[in-house]
Amino acid sequence: MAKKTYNIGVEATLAVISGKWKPRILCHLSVRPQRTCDLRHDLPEISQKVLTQQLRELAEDGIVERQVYGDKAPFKVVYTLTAMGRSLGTVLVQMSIWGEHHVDELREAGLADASVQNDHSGFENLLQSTT
Amino acid sequence: MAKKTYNIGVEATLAVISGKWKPRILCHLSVRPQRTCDLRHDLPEISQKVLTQQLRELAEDGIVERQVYGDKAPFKVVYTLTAMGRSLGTVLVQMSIWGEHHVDELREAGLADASVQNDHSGFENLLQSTT
DNA sequence: CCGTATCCCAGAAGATACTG
DNA sequence: CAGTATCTTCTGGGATACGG
Repeated sequence: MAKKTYNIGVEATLAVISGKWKPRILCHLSVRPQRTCDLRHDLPEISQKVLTQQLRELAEDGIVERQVYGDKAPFKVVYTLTAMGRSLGTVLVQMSIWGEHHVDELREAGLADASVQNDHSGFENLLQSTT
Repeated sequence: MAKKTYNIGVEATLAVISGKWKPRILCHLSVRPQRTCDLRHDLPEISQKVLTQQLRELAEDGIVERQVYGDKAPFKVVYTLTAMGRSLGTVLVQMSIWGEHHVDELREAGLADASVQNDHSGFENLLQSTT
């Protein structure tokens, strides 16, 4: 029962998606549900602890659902985007587009040396189901 | 010349707009250019230091422009959204809408006790000029 | 009026080791 | 396979005081 107060809507959205690994986690989940080990494979540099943390937070915010299969030792845990999570599609696509554009502008203007690596704006998968 | 690498576009956007006060600063600037003291008046709880910090970062990212009037002691400093800053309109409006909706959902579901206070989704001012 | 310089703290995130 | 428990590190932001 988090007692959070946000001044404007943007802050609430930021609270949900900002986290060092959350955008990339959401990107992978937007393709299909993923097991913990799948996510670790996609994000080799994340530690177990932080991965679990970020997923827990997303679950608390109602963005992902956690399902456990198996009753003993080797478990199988699958994370799936909820309807609320999928509804982030529009936002994430807009943010992807703007981000890529902005990075280009900065570089062209010589103001920075930033770049966007393997940008699969794969969030577009989410746009179908929203209607 | 920040040497930044982002994995996906969303991360670049987040880097620009996430900051404790940035969404609210952008909201005020979306109405009209503002002096430093105007912003301090609108955001009474921010300290001088942090206000300057956030504005500097926005300026480095090409989101706002800083203009100084006066050559001695009592200066007048005005911050204005650049074209790049105004181009955030779509993103910010989408984030506002989603954020307000999400907070409502959480409360209705009894999952949290969050709220959005004085939400002027005032970012809509930015949507005209984008074309 | 506007900004900088210090010092300080809380929270986010990393490393590592251990359990069911 | 997944997750928890510690301990450490680092960064964003706050408080305060000073300077052009």
